[in-house]
Amino acid sequence: MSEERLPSRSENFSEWYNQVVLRAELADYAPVRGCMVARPYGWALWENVQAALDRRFKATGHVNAAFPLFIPMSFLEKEKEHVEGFSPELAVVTIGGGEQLEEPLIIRPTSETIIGHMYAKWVKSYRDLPILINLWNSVVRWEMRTKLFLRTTEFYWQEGHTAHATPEEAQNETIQMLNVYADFAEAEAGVPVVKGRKSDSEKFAGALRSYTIEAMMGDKRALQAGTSHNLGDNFARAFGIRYLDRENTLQYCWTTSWGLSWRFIGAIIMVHGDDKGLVLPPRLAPYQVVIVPIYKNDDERAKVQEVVERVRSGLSEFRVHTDWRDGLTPGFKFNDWEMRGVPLRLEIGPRDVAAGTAALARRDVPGREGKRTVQLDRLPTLVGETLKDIHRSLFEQASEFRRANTRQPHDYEEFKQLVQDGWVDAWWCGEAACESQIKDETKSTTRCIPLEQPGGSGMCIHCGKPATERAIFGRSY
RNA sequence: CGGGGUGUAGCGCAGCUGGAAGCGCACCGCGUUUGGGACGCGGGGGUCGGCGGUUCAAGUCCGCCCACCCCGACCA
Repeated sequence: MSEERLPSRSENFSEWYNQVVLRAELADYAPVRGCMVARPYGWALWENVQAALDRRFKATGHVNAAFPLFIPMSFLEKEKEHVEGFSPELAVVTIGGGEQLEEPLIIRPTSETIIGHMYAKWVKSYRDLPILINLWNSVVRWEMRTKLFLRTTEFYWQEGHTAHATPEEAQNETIQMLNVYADFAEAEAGVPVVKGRKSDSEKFAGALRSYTIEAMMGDKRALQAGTSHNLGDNFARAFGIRYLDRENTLQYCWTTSWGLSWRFIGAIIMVHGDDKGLVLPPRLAPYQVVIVPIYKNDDERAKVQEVVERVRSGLSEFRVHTDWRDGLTPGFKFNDWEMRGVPLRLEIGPRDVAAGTAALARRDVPGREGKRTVQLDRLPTLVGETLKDIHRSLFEQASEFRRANTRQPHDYEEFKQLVQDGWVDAWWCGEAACESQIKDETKSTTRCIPLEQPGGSGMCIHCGKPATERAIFGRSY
């Protein structure tokens, strides 16, 4: 609960973020380095993220399964780039049941290797393909610097793992799931994203190609909000995932993996939140409507309660919560629910009981400005319409913010300046050395090479070499 | 891992030159309140991060260790 004002987003964005997470009771620091507890309100939000994604996974033919938390160390070592990428951040178990283990077990930082082992066992024939499995689990990566939701030592996510007969199928799957993520982000969370390909230095350890959805946060930094990887035949060769094709020839499979973590909750907070706290997108909000009853005595309370119950039953298709907490003033509750980002608030007191009305306040228009008096019988349709309108408005605001802060510099001098405070969209040669120089000089990196390209060609913004693609550059989380 | 900072009640902090552990908020009880962050009275709550040292006496001085936070190099 909040007793003081939040730091404003403009004065200290990072501290504003931490305070919103804590005060909205989404999460709290755990007594383990870099780890956090997802509190019920935060977990409810994650469950809604899960449900929205899971629906889409099922609709595209995927099924869920569970794989072990532990992975033999030797598995990781089978794919060269993979082990190089992950070994600095592994948690390793060396003792079990009081005995030194013969082979250390790592706690999964991701499951490609153990998936590879099992798929090799399961796939014999082209008839076994494709395999389309998704895992809802948590993984551990020993990060240097952590931040609630955005980068925690253990994090919850989903990881999809598929195996296909042809490289074309694998590529189609990779793009299909990127599209699923983008659709989820925009249609459910109201978070506009750019779909793009990662540069070689930013791609997943062991992948042929990585794709990402990138979102702009309220401080104009970029957040990788979901990734989809075409793993080529790298893991199939490392683990021997092979099948007999129709001509009875042994072939390697082509695999993909794709993941989205609770980091996405961080994106929701940083894209929509304001100086009063969290602003949740209606389709994912744990509570879409909160009712604050107002009364001075038992008699009033009884009358108000009767109306509240009637209103509730009329709103049964929405997620509604009534705040009956005793000993708190309505004013306190208004601020409290604004902190927690509930899209719509209904205030029902004696005056409303007499007049057959309620006060309806929308969160995306904070304070008294977003409040109006409405007739009770209009509520069911009005609530539905207003929630839709809030979603549309949040998405539009975020899109406009991103548009206004994505610039196209004419030369590298301008680039260096612009990239400090927003995204830059520029021709880029695609070479790693060039990218790394830009990073050293500006602290910004290529976020992605957008799938949507204008066509034509130009000169690399940094080195001046011929370039056929434009890239998004920015500072990132 | 480098730089900086902080560890005293659940949270935020004060505690001077070493001499009986405090304040605000939160929490509990009672009463008055309640349409934008209420108030009064009463109450509970502490291995002062840990270990060692100096001293008649350590929250305070010294040493070592640990944890966490912030800023940089890796990442979803």
